[in-house]
Amino acid sequence: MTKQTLASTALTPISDVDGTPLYRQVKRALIQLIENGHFAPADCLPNESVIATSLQVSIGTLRKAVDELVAENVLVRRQGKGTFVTTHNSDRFLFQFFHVERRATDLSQAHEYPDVECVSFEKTKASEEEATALGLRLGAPVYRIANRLMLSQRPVVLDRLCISQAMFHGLTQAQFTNRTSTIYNLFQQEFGITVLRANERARAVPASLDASRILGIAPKLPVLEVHRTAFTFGDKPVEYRISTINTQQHDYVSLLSKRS
Amino acid sequence: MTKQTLASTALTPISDVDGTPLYRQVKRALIQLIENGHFAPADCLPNESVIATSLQVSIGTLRKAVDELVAENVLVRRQGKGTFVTTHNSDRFLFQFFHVERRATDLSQAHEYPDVECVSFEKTKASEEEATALGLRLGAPVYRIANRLMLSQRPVVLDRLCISQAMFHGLTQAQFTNRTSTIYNLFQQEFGITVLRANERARAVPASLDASRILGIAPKLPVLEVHRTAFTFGDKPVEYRISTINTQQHDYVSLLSKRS
DNA sequence: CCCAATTTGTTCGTATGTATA
DNA sequence: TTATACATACGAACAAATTGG
Repeated sequence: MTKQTLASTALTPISDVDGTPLYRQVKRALIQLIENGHFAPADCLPNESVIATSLQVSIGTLRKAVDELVAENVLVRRQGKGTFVTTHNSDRFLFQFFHVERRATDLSQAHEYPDVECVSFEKTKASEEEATALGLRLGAPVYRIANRLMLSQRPVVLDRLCISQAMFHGLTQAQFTNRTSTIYNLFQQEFGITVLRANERARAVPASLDASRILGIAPKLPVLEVHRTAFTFGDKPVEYRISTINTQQHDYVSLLSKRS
Repeated sequence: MTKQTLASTALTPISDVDGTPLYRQVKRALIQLIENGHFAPADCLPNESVIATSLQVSIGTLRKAVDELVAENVLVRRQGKGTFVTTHNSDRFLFQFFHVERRATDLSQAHEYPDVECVSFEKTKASEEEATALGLRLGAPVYRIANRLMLSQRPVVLDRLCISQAMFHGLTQAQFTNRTSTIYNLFQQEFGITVLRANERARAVPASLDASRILGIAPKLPVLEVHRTAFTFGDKPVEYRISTINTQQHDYVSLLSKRS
């Protein structure tokens, strides 16, 4: 098992300055360690008592900090094993954000995996809309990538995503085409960028000529358009994505569920 | 302030039987007390040490149970005041589920309040779709109610909702028309039914003749259709609602945010 | 198969801080 | 100011899951 030795970490005592609760300062410290690469995705953290004594806080305070990080999908706890930095190669994350599901009256095929096909890949300059979403200046260098997602051998979603060239320096179409896992896993594995949350806005629009051709549907057919901005630590925008979805046989499902 | 006296409650010691954690048994006990009406919405619970000693658990265990209930929107804590059963008349809840927002490039009018207008109100029998969603038998007696929501004086959303007559016995159109707060607040105030979570599925469709007339748009214009099932305690379905949204100037926003 | 070591999960209790009325 | 209630912080002991011998 991958264990983090205390020597290799930078677990120094918290310098309690301001009036913020101690457990939040601990949380910040842990986030810093992940951002700085002291802990990488999939790493196992030192055990709780080690971290607590290193940071010179009680174990209860440490646990409260870790509780919040678990709730925010930054860490994962496994009893008997340890506490790990979240990776995005799990099933869960593929469906965490938007989530296209077949309107299945028949079989309970809950999670169908899409086959992805890269339609286009270009280096270009950020449009007004893209620059605003990503917090870049107009015309900043970006990648603009289009993917087609197939469900049950039929095209259902067209993803057009935009990411900063500065943040994803050296990205190639081959990396995109040959990747074995999700896009966000690629971001994490190859660029150390962890997507933690996203904002989404959806609307119904008539399919553009372009989209209708790629999705194999009639032009002007009503399709769902989802605009997503994905964020990493510190609410820094990472990706702006427009998904065009053929909802004739599929639904866009939001996960407000929170089942008790 | 409304304070709950210990005498009026049914806080008896937890009977620890199975192997489930104590704090979850405490949570169940608290939910039971709310479901049974021992604590009503907006009530202030006895203070933590009173509950803890009554249930014969430590204060830490009680707090862990309450933590989860707060996370699930069942309780609200207010430092210095007390712990309260959630009410659904707050701003928050009006926008908790789906959430139509203006595509505002200009003003930051975050939350616009809709003016609601009851379009139709009828007692009828559940369709196949409605019966399935609500867990009723086909043809069970239901209310079918249509509302039109105006934003900035213009019709934007058509809500068609279906609820069981058995669950909402004696509901009148007047109650619906004259209510001062949200529909879920009405459910809670008049029928003691608290909506805790909802599932939603969205798709793009051409506007029906009916919908286009009510929303004042061209027939077959792409509109967003959101199918929602709302649940109360014990995952019991309460309401099935189809919202038809004119997304020419508004977006459907989902709240996966969880900002740190 | 069982045992022992390790790690998180649960439960307990106490003391002090902070917000509210 | 005072009393009350929740919020934070501490620490100890045991339970449960996991792993490796």
